[in-house]
Amino acid sequence: MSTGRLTTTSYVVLGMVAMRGPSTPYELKRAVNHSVGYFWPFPHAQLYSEPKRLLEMGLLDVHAEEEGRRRQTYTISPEGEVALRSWLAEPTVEQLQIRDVAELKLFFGEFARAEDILGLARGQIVQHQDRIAVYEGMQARFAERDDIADRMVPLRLGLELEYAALRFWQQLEKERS
Amino acid sequence: MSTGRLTTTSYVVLGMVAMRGPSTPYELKRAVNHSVGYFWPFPHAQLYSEPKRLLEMGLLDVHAEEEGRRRQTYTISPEGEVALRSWLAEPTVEQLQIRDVAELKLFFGEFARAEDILGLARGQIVQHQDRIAVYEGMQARFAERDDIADRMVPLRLGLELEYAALRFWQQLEKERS
DNA sequence: AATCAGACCGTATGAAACAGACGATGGGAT
DNA sequence: ATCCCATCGTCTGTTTCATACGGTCTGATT
Repeated sequence: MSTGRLTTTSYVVLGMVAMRGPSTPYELKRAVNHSVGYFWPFPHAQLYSEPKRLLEMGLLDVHAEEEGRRRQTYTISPEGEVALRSWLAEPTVEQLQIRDVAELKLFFGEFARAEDILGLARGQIVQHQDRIAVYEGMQARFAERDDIADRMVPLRLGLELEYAALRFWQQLEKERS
Repeated sequence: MSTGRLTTTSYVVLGMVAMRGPSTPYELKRAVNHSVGYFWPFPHAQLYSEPKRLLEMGLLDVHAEEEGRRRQTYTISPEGEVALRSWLAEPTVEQLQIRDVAELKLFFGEFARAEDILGLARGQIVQHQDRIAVYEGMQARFAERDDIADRMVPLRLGLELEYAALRFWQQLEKERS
């Protein structure tokens, strides 16, 4: 029970544990990959440090394995559920945030050669296609699972944004060639 | 002339100074707002510290004002131009990165009430509409300026992504109500 | 002229995020 | 037994981050 601010990453951990039930950091790491990690990326080391913090704040409980690897299994505490729910309920003020060095390079486009821009576009197209494939795979895999339909919603948004980006780069390539 | 890694933010500063010519941190701050800051956000304090680093590396030059506020005017050095150009030319490996707490909350949707989700959607719609208005304003303002057409390219991408996000939230609201 | 409010501009600070190397553990195959 | 490779966890120094704070200027009012 100590002080400390809850960051968005804190809520990711909290939410993940709430959603999955008892989890070890490594399990969280696997669960985060190819899902929530796509629209809230952070280094995996934080899945070991952050639960410790949340534990001190009384938002998570631990159960440590006795044998083998030292392994902490976390569960959400009642206080943790309250914190999570109130965060979910409060209005979101943060804007969608995009970071893309490809766009940056384009911004300084007058310093780049046309062929460099073209190369850029081709690379981006491949990357977006890859990600779309992953997204669509997930979508297809869970298509009939009505019980997790809500969790598929953000995936749909991610997918829409990927499509938009892909179309953009393809269009750009067409214009320039 | 010291060591140190160049981060993406370094290149933003470098690129901005190259593009604008002699600039003070505050001018950079204003220039970054509502433009490059939309797809590479960072705190303004870095516009004071980063140029110092770049100066030590010999990529920028300074000219300090003698009177009034202590104010540093930076220009790009020949070495800086080389660094910038070579960065622009090298292939981009970084993925487009999205961070959106609204999406996050949706992901943990089963813990939220339907009306909260609806409220979320409405809030997001307003925010995206605002940003679209800003983008479109910029676009309109510079529509006839062929000389900076390249710099408008990333703006177009930003706009496309905003449209996609807006459509998504509107669709979601329709489904849920 | 003196005061004052509010914008403008720059700095400081501690906490959090970051990348990624490193170390330790497990469990088969030979 | 041993070796290899995937699995799992920790550690490190640096960078980023948000935000509070302190100065500085302008110009309107008295």
